[in-house]
Amino acid sequence: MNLLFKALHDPTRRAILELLREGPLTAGDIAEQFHLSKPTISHHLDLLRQAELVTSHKQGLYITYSLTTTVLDDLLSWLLQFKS
Amino acid sequence: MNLLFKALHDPTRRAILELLREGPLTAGDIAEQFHLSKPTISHHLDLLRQAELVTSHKQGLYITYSLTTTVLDDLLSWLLQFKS
DNA sequence: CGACTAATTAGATGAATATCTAATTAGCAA
DNA sequence: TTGCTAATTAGATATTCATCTAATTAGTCG
Repeated sequence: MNLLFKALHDPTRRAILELLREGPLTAGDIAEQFHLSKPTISHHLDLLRQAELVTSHKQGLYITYSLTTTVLDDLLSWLLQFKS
Repeated sequence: MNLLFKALHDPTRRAILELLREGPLTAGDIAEQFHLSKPTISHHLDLLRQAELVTSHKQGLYITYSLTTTVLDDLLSWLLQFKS
């Protein structure tokens, strides 16, 4: 849960998740959408991966990132505990 | 949304929210539950208030903190956008 | 092999953050 | 008013974090 909240704390990382909602993208494609260097985006992707919010798949030169929403269920039930 | 995610990032603040789920508590009562100084807890309560996750009510010497769950609805709908 | 590309890792830096002690504010009551 | 208590504010510090440039890894193709 800690890694999850940590990952969601950063606005750039949340924006990456929203981007990936449309479908998988390569690291480069993601980096293009932001005014940040590729290493910075790489670092954000690493934290998202640690939180299990994305998975990565290497194919040749490219690494494709996809959304994983299963962890969000944990957050969802944590939240719902307050709404009752 | 940024203040909300920021507030939820810290484990102590999440623990405070879970405590308040049982009902309102004074700042001192909250501080007693943690191995942290009162000023530190005061600071955490301040951030929770900024995020509108709690409200405070002064009565004499004591300040009572209560949970506010309305902001969590925003988070809930942000989350649900990923589960569909 | 050698050149080129996608992406990450390494290392550095400035800003944000959690924490503490000391000082201050505010309320109550003798 | 004076003393006591609850809580916050002020100021300092160590750590975490987002970001950058430079260097490295790994894959493709002539």
